[in-house]
Amino acid sequence: MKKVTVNDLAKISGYSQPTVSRALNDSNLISVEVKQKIQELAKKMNYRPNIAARSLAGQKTGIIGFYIFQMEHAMHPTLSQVLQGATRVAAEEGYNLLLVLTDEDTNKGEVAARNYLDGILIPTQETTEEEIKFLESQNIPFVLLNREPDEKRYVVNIDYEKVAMDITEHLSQAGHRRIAYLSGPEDFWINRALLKGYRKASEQFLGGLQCIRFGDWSEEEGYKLASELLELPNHPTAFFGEDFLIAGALRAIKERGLRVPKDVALVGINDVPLISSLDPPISSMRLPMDKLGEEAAGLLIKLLSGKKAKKQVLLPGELIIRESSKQEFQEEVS
Amino acid sequence: MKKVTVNDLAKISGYSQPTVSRALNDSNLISVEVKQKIQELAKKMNYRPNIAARSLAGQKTGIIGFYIFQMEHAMHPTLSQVLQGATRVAAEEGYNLLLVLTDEDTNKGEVAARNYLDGILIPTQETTEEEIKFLESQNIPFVLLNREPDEKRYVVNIDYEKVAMDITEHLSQAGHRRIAYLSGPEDFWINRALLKGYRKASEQFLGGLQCIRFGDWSEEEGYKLASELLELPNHPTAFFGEDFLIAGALRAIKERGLRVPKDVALVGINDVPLISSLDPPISSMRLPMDKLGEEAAGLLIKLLSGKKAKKQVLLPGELIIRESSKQEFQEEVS
DNA sequence: CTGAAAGCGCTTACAG
DNA sequence: CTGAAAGCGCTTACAG
Repeated sequence: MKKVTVNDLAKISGYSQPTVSRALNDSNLISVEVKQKIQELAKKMNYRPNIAARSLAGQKTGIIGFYIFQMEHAMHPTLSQVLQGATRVAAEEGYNLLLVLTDEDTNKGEVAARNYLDGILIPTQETTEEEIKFLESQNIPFVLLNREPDEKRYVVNIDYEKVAMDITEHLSQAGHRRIAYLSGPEDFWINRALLKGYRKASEQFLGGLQCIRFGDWSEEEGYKLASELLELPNHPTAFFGEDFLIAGALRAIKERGLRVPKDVALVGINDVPLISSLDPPISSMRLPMDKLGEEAAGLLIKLLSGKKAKKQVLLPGELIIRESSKQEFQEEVS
Repeated sequence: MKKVTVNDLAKISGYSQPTVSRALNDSNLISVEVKQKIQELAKKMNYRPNIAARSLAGQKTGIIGFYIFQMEHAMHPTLSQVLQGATRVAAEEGYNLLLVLTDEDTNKGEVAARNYLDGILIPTQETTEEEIKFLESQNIPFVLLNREPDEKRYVVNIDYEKVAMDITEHLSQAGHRRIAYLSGPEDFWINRALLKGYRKASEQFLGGLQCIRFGDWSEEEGYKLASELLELPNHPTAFFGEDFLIAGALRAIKERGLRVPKDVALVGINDVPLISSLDPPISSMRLPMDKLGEEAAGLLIKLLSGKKAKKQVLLPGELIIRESSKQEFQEEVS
């Protein structure tokens, strides 16, 4: 089963190679009838363009790069949702996603050129400004995900600031005055945005009181941070942060014989699987990660087609309230 | 910043294009000194091969397809680990992974040809025999993951049969006689393998007693299935199955006022995040999904390089014993 | 061991 | 609107 080429199509249709090429690319430098005829023939003969050739000849490859930072640990469950959403939209538009593993040593721009990507999705927090500048200098279109908003760039974000505000408000309305925020590393925009929202809401609802601890995203870290905080004389009566951290906090709380939500309330972020199966079920902010991927891919593809597009996109989360923060909180006077 | 080409290298070094090409490709049809000289020059000039050109001329793209079945729900957490492992090994060997979204309507072989994949990784249970036959007819190398072993094909599997046997043995040794298995859909090889192991172990340790329920993989389903079983006069005293199913079973058990592990023991499969944070922490079989991806990618790349490789690979799981199955079980006589 | 020649499949100026 | 020509950067027979 020999591969069908443009040349074959040309011979059979009786038109020249350029004409066939134009028909295939839906050019408007060709009459509608001829275009249709050739397209039908291509379909009938099961023609598939050779991406390498097309790319060499100076065109598009139909391949979008998806940067993945090389991590020791497994991909965050969240990333695979982004990937899923992006892949779906890309597939609809005739694009495919190429996974590009990167690490500190890799100049991603080089990688990009080398792999003939039409455009790039950058969901990794670790990509440095320098690398992004490189992509810009190479004129490779890219879209940033969950990164510092920037008027000059395309960036699609979850509205983390509002996420933190909503959670803080929710907890303060339940009667909590001392709400602790367990944060991931501050050098990620996500966490800076959450922090900002938490600060704002604290000003508004708690008179500025704040209690923040930084760590990574592990259950162990959550356990450690919460344990420390619970030792304080006037320890927080509510914690929020990423789900895994909060799962750790739950363990610390139970270990001390405190009850959730009666003594301490808990709210997670991400609504990962099983967070609702903990005892008690943990309230959590559900984030539209698949939507994030869809929006980003859609935006990038718009750019690739030369269309105008909104530069900044902001997606809202949705607070799922469960046992861990349901109850009206009443400070016990001891 | 003009790209350096083989031609540039040829002009500067004074050698011909083919000679440069040979040096770059580490051919042995070239003297060692010349090779070295050219390689140094290439490095100095920061030469990067144009993959498109190389692919056009040499028929290879360096791209491996990774099939993903289009699902409504998010990717199983497990899949992203496979992906992670495969991507890592591929990157090491100079390959990249292209995500190929497939659904019932897509002829995957066509997709493959269309994207000029050097080879394909097939981790989806849904890919039909017909489609695989198509790939074979096209001479596209592929590796199957977690599929029915087949002497004639390359397949890398977790040893699910042993997984189920080990769990059953573990529970029976703890004193359980009525062990229920909550299974996913039987048309997946994974589940047939688990079933087989469960049956074997039941013969061996329980005198053939068996209790099986089929469902999907959701928490709700686990809750439903376990609830039904718990209504039986002599209900099972132990359940095992995929983590989410078991999380649901836990809920059903608690709802009836039964205690884990005193009244009912629980063992999950996959050891997903947070399964150890349930109350009580759930024993689970940890499966080397990243390793699965690594092995599969490594195997495929071997094939692509024309090397011989073992056709069947079997990877063991590791049982992580936690509270939910730790205790010696004693049937209470009521 | 080295080089001249051809070609991979496609697109894009350039004429008409 | 259509076609003849050139070329993208590389590799691979084919000679020597």
